[in-house]
Amino acid sequence: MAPFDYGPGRWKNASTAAQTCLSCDVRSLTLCHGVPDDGIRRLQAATQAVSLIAGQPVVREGEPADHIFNVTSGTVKLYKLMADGRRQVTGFLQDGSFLGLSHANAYVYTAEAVTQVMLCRFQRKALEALMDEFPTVRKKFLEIVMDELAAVEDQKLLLGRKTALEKVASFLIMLSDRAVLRGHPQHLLSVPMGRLDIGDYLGLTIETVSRTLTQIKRAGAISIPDNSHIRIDDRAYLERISEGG
Amino acid sequence: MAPFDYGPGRWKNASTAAQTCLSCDVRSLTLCHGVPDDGIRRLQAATQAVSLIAGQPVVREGEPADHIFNVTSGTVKLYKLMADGRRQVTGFLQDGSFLGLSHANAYVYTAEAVTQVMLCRFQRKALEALMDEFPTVRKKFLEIVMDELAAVEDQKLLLGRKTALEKVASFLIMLSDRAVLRGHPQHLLSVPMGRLDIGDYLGLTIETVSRTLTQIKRAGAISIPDNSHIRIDDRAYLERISEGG
DNA sequence: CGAGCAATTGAGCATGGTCAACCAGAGTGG
DNA sequence: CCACTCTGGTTGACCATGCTCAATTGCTCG
Repeated sequence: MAPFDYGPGRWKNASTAAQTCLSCDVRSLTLCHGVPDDGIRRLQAATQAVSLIAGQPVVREGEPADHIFNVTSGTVKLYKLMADGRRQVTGFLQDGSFLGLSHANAYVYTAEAVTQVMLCRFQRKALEALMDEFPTVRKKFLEIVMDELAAVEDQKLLLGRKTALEKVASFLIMLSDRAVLRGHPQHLLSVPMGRLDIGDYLGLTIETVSRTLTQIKRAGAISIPDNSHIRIDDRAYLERISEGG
Repeated sequence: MAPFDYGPGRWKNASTAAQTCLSCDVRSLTLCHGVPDDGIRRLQAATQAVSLIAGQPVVREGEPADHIFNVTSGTVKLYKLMADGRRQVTGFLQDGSFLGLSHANAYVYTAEAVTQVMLCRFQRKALEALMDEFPTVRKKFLEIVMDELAAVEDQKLLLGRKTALEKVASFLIMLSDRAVLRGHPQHLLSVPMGRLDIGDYLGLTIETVSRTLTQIKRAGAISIPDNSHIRIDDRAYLERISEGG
């Protein structure tokens, strides 16, 4: 898959729901490692492929949490709203991430497509049945959720204690790490989300994000070819300031 | 158990490790619901009771995560440090909460006793073996971790988007909700942690916490009999401002 | 009664927010 | 084809929330 290609052309090869779900991460994530074909087939019967364009909601906070999603491609943002409109973006998900994992009966955040997005939608009951039948599936989920819980500690530190400069630098490092994880180049970042989303993720305003990016640019650590791409020219510098150096 | 009694007298009845672990939450949390006595016995062989006085560390960030703890009584704080000493307290745990749950090999936070604390210390390997043998244990853990992950979303909103006043009000409401959960009165709060810990939990300074508390006191919503107790006189007011009303 | 520590209060300041103007690129219609 | 508009981003001036530094209070424990 070519990097930075979130356009509509991406979907030419996606055809029927059944086909898509076979290629989704049920298998590739080793989620179903050791599950016999029979179990997979039953899960697939309770699974649909969902394709959304940018801006469309996946789930809404407070809705009954009847489905669990796996992002197959594209970027999804999660957020919570306050009554007066203040917003906290609590995460950006890319391919391989699950959303809607919950023990409670309602979703705790709204999820919305940032780019065109492809998702696998599992019926929660079916997934739970699969977990009951094949313990290795639940084991995998526990690992996933624990990893997420560990990652969240860093985000709390960022939100509670870092300066605007440190926040933005940390964000860029995170994007870079994720790009590497996906086999993309470390220094040329796709930034599909807008400045508003970035601000609401970092607990900053749009203006501060913009100012801070130009500050980092002027320091020579990044260049900004266009609004949705950032090139990292001095990663060490970003790493240093991201941890308060 | 009487509320607000975190003093040394609390421990007169705690004697040997074996006895304590029998009474710890392995059973009462229905963690081991359906596990035969044999399994329980094996887990207990890999379990110790730990008693700590205020200020002592439970685990340190970065240490190999060989143990998982269950808080039996007292309050534990979790925190992360930055190189220059800035600190984010990421949580306060009370009885029933687990700490050290991790899929990674190292603890992601430092845990420290806020009051005198009693813990059950499980060997992680033993607990994992138990989970492998009795799937209901893993199921319970998955539920616990998912609930925690849901709760964390609110904390991110608090840290990223709430004002000092809203943060402190939210904190008081949280303490109140926890008190109720433990069967304590809703309006008389035990506040075992100091202002510094509260500040580092809310992403504020000690001075702002203090000022904000007196502000709320002057508004007539709370009274502060002493530094470690707060009486809520107008819960509705606190709830209103905690969500930005 | 005095030492030590945590919390409170005050005065001034800085980081980041607010409000407003400006700019650049994409899409639309005359 | 070019002006017009719409949207998202940047920049600037000013302001406010919460931080820093410092003095003071109050409690606990010798």
